[in-house]
Amino acid sequence: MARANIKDVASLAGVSPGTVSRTLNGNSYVSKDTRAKILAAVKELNYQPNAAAKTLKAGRSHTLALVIPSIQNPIFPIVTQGVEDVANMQGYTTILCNTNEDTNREKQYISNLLTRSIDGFIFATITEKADYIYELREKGVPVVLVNRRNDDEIDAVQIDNFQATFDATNYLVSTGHKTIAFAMGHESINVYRDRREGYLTALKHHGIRFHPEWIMQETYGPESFYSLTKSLMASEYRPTAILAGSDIKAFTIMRSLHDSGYKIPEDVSVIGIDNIPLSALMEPPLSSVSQPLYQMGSLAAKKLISQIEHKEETGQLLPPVVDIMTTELIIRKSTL
Amino acid sequence: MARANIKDVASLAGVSPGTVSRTLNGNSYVSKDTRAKILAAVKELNYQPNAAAKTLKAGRSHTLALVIPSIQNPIFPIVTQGVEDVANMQGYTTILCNTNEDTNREKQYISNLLTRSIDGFIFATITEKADYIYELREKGVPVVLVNRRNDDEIDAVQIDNFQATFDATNYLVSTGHKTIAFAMGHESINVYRDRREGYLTALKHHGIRFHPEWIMQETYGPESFYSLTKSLMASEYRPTAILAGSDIKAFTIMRSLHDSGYKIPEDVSVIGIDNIPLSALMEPPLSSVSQPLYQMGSLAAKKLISQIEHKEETGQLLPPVVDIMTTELIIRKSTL
DNA sequence: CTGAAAGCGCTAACAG
DNA sequence: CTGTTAGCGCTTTCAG
Repeated sequence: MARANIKDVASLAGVSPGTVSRTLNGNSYVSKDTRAKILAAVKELNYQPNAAAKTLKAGRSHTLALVIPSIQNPIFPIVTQGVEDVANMQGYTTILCNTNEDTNREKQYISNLLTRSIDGFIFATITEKADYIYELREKGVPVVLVNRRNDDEIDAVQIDNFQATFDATNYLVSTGHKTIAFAMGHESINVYRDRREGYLTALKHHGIRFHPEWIMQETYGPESFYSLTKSLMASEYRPTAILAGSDIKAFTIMRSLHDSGYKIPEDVSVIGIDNIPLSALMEPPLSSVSQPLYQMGSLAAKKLISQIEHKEETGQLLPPVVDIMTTELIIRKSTL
Repeated sequence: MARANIKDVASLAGVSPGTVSRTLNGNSYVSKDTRAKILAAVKELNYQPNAAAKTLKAGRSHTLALVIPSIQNPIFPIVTQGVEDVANMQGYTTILCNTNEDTNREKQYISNLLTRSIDGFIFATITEKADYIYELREKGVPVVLVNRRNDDEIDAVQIDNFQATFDATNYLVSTGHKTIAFAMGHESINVYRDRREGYLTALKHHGIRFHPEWIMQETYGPESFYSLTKSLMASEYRPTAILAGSDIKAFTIMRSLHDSGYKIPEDVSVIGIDNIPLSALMEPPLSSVSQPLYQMGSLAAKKLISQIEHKEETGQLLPPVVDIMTTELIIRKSTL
């Protein structure tokens, strides 16, 4: 038996399709009687409006896109959950898009999604120089960025990445460390550049002479830190503490340290950034700068939906605002 | 500037919309000349067909739904990636649905998605007695199950959960263990019941007298194993090995063991199931029964798309087939 | 307060 | 080989 449509409801209730539409969407008055008849018919036929027809008519789909580099990076499921929870609550469906940091894939997604009358985008990816994102906003498409550099021309929610590593480095220094390495992600990602800057500045601040060898530069992925750590520890620049650009990097670094026979934190302290739940399960439990990932996701979704609905009403986007969320240094057992 | 539609293309190319549709969908012959003109116009206007209109007309959306309990459980991002990769490759978009094991939420998703002319569903959730899923299939909606009990009436891809724990337990016995505990997930989830059965059967097989105290029963989530482990280890039933129903459970168990001062594997061996990438980073690296999660996702997507396209052509679904993927026992350092 | 009719963008059937 | 037309299901004027 095929799905009932608005005509079926109308004829069962003995009214016209227009009236059914009006009662269901409630922007206009309908008499108590007909209203009741229609509701009964809706119930009887288990009628649910066809989304494609609505979308076609309205030019919007009550769907939003969340674009992330990889769902396999454990920070994104948390952000995703935040986005989804508020989206669902507000009657929106979320489409998840993995780009693997590939700009072309990202562009493809955008154009495909536009085709689907998507209502707006949240970009949690980190590539830069994405003119096409600015163009999107200029074309009037609601867009929110999560932890992505922007020049205040687009809504965004971020943490202060500089401050995060600045704090962590200060802590390390305050506990007596004078040789501190940093595990750096891809140079092309501004989040990591900011984090490096915070680290460097804190060092300078304390008059610690920086050695370029202290920076471990990721090459093919987080696993690259396994051998990077081994080499660094075997070199004359062996540090007494390592600040990792993310928790995942810290995990690999700890693995490498263990395998080389170093004790954490006695021989070397390790500290991460993100504070994903797994960090507390590591041995030793990882100290980390916490990022409110779930809240970042939910705030991003709220902002996006506000934009969407404001645009719906006024045809205009609201002026962009950038929200900076606070981080917190969580000290566990991996630091001395 | 609004998005170009098929009429714009038609008038720019000096032909009718029907002809444009035909060239673009290629089910009918079009002369070289007009074809070229149309393609040029498409390019010039950067025309992309409106998905909602197509969906409305065709009754299908080239979209599939992946229903999972929680994206925060690290096994699902991997399955998801598998699904997405093949879906994208074949021109389908994936909608991710988190149910938190909540049957009502699952039903809501289904009815909402049906409204959107979804082409098919992959259920990677584990609740049972889901008559509504069988009904879906009976109504002719393509459905594939991942690691979910079914009576061969629905396509599925699974591992042999019994065999997984049977093998792991045998291994433990073969290395000299005689007291082996099992960390059990929710009773309501057949995957865990099967795993428990494998464990129990292996024990019996070796003539080991089972103590009910050996079963640690999860209550409020994986974290419940923290205190469960503490109590068990403090009791007279302290085991020399613990088989965890999943890697995540194993992580919490290891944490608890460390905190109580036990050495792994010297004092107690631990073994997980899933073999997620993080397992290799644990200290000590976790031995685990590997599950081909990515492949399970990609196979599920392939099966679903076959069903969708077969239905498209013939109006019928293919007879269901259940695929059992193989597992492998990966021995690392958490077992002795 | 309600019905009729037009149209969102596309495809498929029917002519020609 | 190509144009015309109808209609997918819904909303929204416009009448009344």
